Amino acid sequence: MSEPRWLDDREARAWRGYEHMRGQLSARLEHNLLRDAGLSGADYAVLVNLSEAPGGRMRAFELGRAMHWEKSRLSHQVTRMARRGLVRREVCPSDARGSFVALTDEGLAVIEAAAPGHVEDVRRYFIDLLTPAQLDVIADATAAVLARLAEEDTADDACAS
Amino acid sequence: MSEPRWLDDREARAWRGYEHMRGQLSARLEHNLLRDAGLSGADYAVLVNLSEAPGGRMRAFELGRAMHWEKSRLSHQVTRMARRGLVRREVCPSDARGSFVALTDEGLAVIEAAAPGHVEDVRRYFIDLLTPAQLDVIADATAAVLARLAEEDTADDACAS
DNA sequence: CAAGATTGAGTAGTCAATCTTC
DNA sequence: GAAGATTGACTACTCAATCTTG
Repeated sequence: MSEPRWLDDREARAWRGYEHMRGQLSARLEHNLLRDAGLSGADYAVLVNLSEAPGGRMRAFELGRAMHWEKSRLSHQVTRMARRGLVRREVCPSDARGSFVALTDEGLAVIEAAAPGHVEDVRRYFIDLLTPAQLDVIADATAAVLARLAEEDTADDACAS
Repeated sequence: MSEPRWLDDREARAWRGYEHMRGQLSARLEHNLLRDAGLSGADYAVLVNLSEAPGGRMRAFELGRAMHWEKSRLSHQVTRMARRGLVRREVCPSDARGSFVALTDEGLAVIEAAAPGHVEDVRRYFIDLLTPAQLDVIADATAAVLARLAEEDTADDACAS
């Protein structure tokens, strides 16, 4: 066993800053979203995905894959949102195991009302504070991290088979 | 009401990348932490803060402030961790309203066992994928966002008074 | 048996109400 | 009344078990 390499000053500044921001920023955005539109961040993500899909409907597993959610999380979430009238479950004609999740008229109205305010918040607390160069670095960095995470997922799948 | 400015390509790439990474990365780190050390991310944060404090003990409100947690969240968390023997509540002699949270011997052993593996994960999925220049940009960017969030907190306080 | 999906149990976080002490 | 802290109710996420269809 080799000694673990602890983080040096530069690394710690980036990591602690990121961890700190992550908690604070999402708390603020979710709080505002709930206060202004009655939606959780999870509600918002589902509605955005559905509203961008053709016909306002997606296969449940596609929706889950798009958000990288566990299937049980999606199922619970859809149950709660259906109870509130934001989405509707529909049967899948081509595969009887599957199901569709569809945006209702009310769900569409809610996301259209919520989106402008949320985007303003994203600008206010993130985008407008950063230069174009910083935005590009962040995009590249997140892509690198996501690529590593994706690699390991496929590696795990390979081991399991 | 002016038209909301939606995000352009560069902005959307950074924001969606960040949001995507946020969910994936914390899920992976928390999953590994729980699997390898039996700790949630919240457990880990509490233990790290206590272990860095003189005497392994902090006033509850200081601990909450350090992590930017709501006081009720900290209280619930300490209750759960005390039940598991990781921390101990202690009375505060100088202010009878307050309380201390102290690391137990077991809590110290657990965090010392967990930290090396967690740091390795942080390197594996984040630090080692980024250049020093990228780390500096991220540190600056997170600092700018946190500064804006802090501004608004103090502004809210001013309004309330 | 694998894929798509649901359910229930257990754990975590938020909000509002409350309690005690300053 | 405000500060420090706790509690209970409610909502949300995870994991394991289950069910049905391919």
